[in-house]
Amino acid sequence: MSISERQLEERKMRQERILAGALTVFKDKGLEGATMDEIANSSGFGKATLYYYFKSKEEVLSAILEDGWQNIWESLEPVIAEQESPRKTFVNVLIKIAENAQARPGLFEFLFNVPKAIKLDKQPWKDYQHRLYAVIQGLLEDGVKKGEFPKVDPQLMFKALGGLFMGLVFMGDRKEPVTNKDVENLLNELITDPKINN
Amino acid sequence: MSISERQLEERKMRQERILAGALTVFKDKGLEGATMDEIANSSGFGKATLYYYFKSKEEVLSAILEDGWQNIWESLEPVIAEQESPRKTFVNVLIKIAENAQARPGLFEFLFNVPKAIKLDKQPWKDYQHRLYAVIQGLLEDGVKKGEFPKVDPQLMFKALGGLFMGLVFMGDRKEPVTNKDVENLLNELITDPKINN
DNA sequence: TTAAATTTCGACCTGGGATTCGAATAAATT
DNA sequence: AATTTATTCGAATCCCAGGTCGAAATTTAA
Repeated sequence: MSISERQLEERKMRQERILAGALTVFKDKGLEGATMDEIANSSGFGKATLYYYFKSKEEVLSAILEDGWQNIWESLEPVIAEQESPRKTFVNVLIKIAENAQARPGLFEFLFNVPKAIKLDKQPWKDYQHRLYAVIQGLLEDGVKKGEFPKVDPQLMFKALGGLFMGLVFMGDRKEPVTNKDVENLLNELITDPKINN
Repeated sequence: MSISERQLEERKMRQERILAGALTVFKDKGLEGATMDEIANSSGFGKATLYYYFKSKEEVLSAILEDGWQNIWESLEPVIAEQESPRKTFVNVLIKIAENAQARPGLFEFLFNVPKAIKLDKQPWKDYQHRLYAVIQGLLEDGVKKGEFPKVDPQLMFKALGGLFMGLVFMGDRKEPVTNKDVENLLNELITDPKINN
């Protein structure tokens, strides 16, 4: 007989513990500043044990990223599924992301920014990233078509709003996270809805 | 007699050559992925020579950043100096930055993003950065006061527009850089000017 | 032309951190 | 209880990339 269900679960929990510890160290010391010893300490295992669960330091990093993106995506799917107007859905997506960001502070900044700084061999999470971007892109296009957004090249709009949102969630030193209301207000005040603003 | 003027200039040129090579490698391989050997090759010197001109790898990085920020700042000063309306000045500042970004592709993304990823001992360029942010912050505050921007918490606005601009210039895979007209249009269409819009 | 100063660089050196080893402990299976 | 399997970890290895050395080449100064 092979490993039991419970064993598998426990294994996964240990892996998650390691990833949590690793994230802390990565955020604190930077990707290369972080040593496996520190990660070991911070997650409560011996260094060699890390290698029982992960093949390498890089694989630890990869696991954090893939895990994180998968979570984002899964939390987003229902929001995307419900059939609202593009603009409404767009706002909801942003709000949902903001929620995620609040729930696990620091993780999302990490997810969005880190990959740029480093070359990994395999980057399966990029798939989620692309999927997310494609959805947003699509919402913007539809929204512009339906006159819910100003008539701007959606490609440009995407870059602008993408940046805007990133700034909203990640920039500056504000301690308190951006609230859902913030996102909603800002978007409604800033990017006027042509329909409403006749 | 000590070193001649010409010698000093040549020295500086060599330093710049090294910095240019280093930037290439940094962008390509990441901060830690980049080795001094590669930088040496890419700039056409022997490794040891790098250490004749710079004390350490970190100092090379620092030099790139300080140099870059100083250039941005100096190109910005005249724009800031001329007394236009806050909104106008704001747009001009963005456009000027976009110009810079086009002139030396990749450098500016580097300047804005890299520092987050790493801890340096001395970061004199942060002074320029803060100054720039302070100016923008001020423009937004004045602009909101004068009714040239929607009435939104300037702090929030700052984050949003800061992000927006970053997104505009850096996000996505678009090959062609954002043009000045892009910036102007987008801003005018997106962030409605309350004065005009009624 | 000679001496001094500047610049260049290949060949080490070295420290630190990733990875591996092998043995010990704990848990599951018979 | 004995045996097999899963888990843990300290210590040892190994490798790489930053940094140094000292000698050579080149340029400037006399």
